[in-house]
Amino acid sequence: MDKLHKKLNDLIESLSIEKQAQIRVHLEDLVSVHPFNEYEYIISVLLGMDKILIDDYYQIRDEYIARNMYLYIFEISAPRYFGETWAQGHLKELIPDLVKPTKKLDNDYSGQYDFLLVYDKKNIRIEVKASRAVDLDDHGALYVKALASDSNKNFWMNFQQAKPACCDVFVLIVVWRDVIKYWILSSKEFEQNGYYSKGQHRGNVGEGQLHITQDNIREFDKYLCRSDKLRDCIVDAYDVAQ
DNA sequence: ACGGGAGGTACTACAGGAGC
DNA sequence: GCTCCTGTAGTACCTCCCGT
Repeated sequence: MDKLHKKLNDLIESLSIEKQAQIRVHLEDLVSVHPFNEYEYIISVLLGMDKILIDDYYQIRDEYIARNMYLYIFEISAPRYFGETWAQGHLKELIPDLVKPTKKLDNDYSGQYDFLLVYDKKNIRIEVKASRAVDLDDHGALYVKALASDSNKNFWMNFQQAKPACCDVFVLIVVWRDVIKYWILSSKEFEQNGYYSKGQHRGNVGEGQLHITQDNIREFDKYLCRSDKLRDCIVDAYDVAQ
């Protein structure tokens, strides 16, 4: 929102003093009800004053959408829907080979991991964890706190209730408002990571959380994987751990 | 069809350690 | 002793899914 806000503010400031005052007065008392809002108002006024043309409006709109391609993901308010339905569905679209485990495929299966990837007659057990980058110092709604990947604001991602003993490979999906990144770690790398803390839920043994902040996120660059190489990265992480 | 348990992430209280 | 910071251990909230 910051860039759009600045762009519109710059446009207002390039108007005559009288016109600027006119807009500011209205903005102070502006009453908004969805879908009408401050941004719709400013853009409409700028168009009406011939400060911008319709093509300028399209450009502003397109640039905003490109910067906020994944903002809708922050509007998912139910944690479970985000983690299970969205994240797993998203990964399945990227790797069609993934299969939902069943007792028939893995006799020991009882919901302890999310996907199986059958590779070279081996069953790779995959756990999917997802988190969204939000402003740690803001206490508003998720979609208001959503951060862009180039933001320098404080954030905290907590990959929780991870059970390294129950899977072979972790796929961590990290969502910013403009980009989605993927980290692939073997369960060993996950468990031995310095930021992994053991214990959660009444001392549930073997269950922990991984804390990622702006201070340590660069250390996970080595686990980054392109969206079209995820299958290969999973196989590599599995092989290395064997 | 429905109720309740399971399970996902978001969020927070609090303990303990470091620095002053 | 006080304050701040960090990590742990939960609770909150909500949806899915299984058993009846």
